[in-house]
Amino acid sequence: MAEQKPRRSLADSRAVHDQVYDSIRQALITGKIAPGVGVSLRSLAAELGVSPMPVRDAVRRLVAERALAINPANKRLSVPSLSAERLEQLELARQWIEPELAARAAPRADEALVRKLKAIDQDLEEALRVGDVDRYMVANHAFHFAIYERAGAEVLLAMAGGLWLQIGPFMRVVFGRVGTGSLPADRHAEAMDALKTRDAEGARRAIAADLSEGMDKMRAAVEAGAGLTVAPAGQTVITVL
Amino acid sequence: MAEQKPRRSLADSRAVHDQVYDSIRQALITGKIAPGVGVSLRSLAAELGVSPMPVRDAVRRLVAERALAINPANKRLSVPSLSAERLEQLELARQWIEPELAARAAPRADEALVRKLKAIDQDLEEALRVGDVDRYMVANHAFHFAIYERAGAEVLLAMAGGLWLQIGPFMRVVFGRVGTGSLPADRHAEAMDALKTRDAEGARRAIAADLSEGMDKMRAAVEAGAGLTVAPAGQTVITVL
DNA sequence: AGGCTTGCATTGTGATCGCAATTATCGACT
DNA sequence: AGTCGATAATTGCGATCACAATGCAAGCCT
Repeated sequence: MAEQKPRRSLADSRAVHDQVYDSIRQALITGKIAPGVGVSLRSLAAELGVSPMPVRDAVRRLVAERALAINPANKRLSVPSLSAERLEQLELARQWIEPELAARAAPRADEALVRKLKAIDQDLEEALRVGDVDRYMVANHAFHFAIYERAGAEVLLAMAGGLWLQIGPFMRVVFGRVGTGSLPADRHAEAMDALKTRDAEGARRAIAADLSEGMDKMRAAVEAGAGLTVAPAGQTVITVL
Repeated sequence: MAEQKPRRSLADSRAVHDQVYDSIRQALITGKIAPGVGVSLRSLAAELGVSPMPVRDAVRRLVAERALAINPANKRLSVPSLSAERLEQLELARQWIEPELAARAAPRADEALVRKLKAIDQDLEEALRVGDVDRYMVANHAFHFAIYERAGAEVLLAMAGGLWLQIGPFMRVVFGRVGTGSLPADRHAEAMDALKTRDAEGARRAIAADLSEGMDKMRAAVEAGAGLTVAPAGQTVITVL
């Protein structure tokens, strides 16, 4: 404790609640917060070293994006569990929106984007070799959204972001169990080739295939009974803000 | 003023921020808040007779759902304007998700649902005759979502709700200009027929056609230059909470 | 000794206060 | 009289306090 309180003088960078939001969001996407575990505003606030207020704001956003769920009786919030129905709908939505974004990004791709993707993909492969699931999750997210952002479709991009936010925790759990050996990375090469040649339909197919492979694994895991409240002694471990 | 403050004793019905959310949401869907006009937390709070705090919470949700926008420089919030790009993406998303929901609802339709739809549709026709745009907006929303809720697809339903929230203000503006004479209601009969016979593809087509007609009007209006900041002396006029 | 109740700690929610920044309004100066 | 600058008001953000409700656990009673 005994954190210095510099009165947060200048309205410098970004609002605190935004930083808190990003922290929790990143923790969810990379699966640092396990599904099913309950979190409290004050505990999160204490962990991040801020007052409960900006945490409240961030949590409101995340609840609105369905990345966090709030028990209507308890009012206590937790990471929602992923039922088979939810997974089916999320897969359907992803299969529609993400290939569409890739197809829209293809004509707008350039050398810099491909280089950036190449770098991310190499980091991803490295993570796979080492077996670093966290790093794989981050890199995979970065790869997909580096493409999607290029589509210049703000509304669709936001929808895709919301979908990732909802399945993120489970991707982590599933991939953490399956092991990093069988994770899909091969389709990324196809996607990069398609982008390089500005082949919209090729990019669409590559992303669709990439999604299918990943979601197949998740569906298998959920059907195997991983749907409910995994992660026993889940320490929250939010990244430091 | 001099509002009584009964200390909000019992944790009775729902939280205040939820009621505030519904008020603003309803105002947006029915177009009571015009796009482009700036609103402030404290003014909204004063109008609703609550403290700025629950309004903040409600606004956070709405911003997360992109029903409200917040100027990154000013930090001042307003109803986002609808650009041609935004409209195109919203239309695409609606055209994908809403027929899908209708198709899923069809096999689960029953007599009670059809009766309910019939009642809503009669109210809608009545509103058309009288020329009550507000009432038409409410009835139209009720009609569509009475169907969509039947699909039992929570994730997709939430996405559809978010989309309506984003175009709501503009539907109101556009339909308010076009007049209620040429509003699409005929497709509703097709939809009800399809639901009555549990014809999934028929329901899908009917909703798709209904959307097309409505969106055509909006696109025409936006291209005609209604995209930016309509409603001059827009009084906010939130429904009473 | 077991089931139930009472007490305390924790939680979410709302209100109020303080602060920095932006906006609006009005006065002064050329 | 028109434009610029300074003061006052408003705004969003964050912190702290207050309160009702819930969760948890120890203690009591039979």
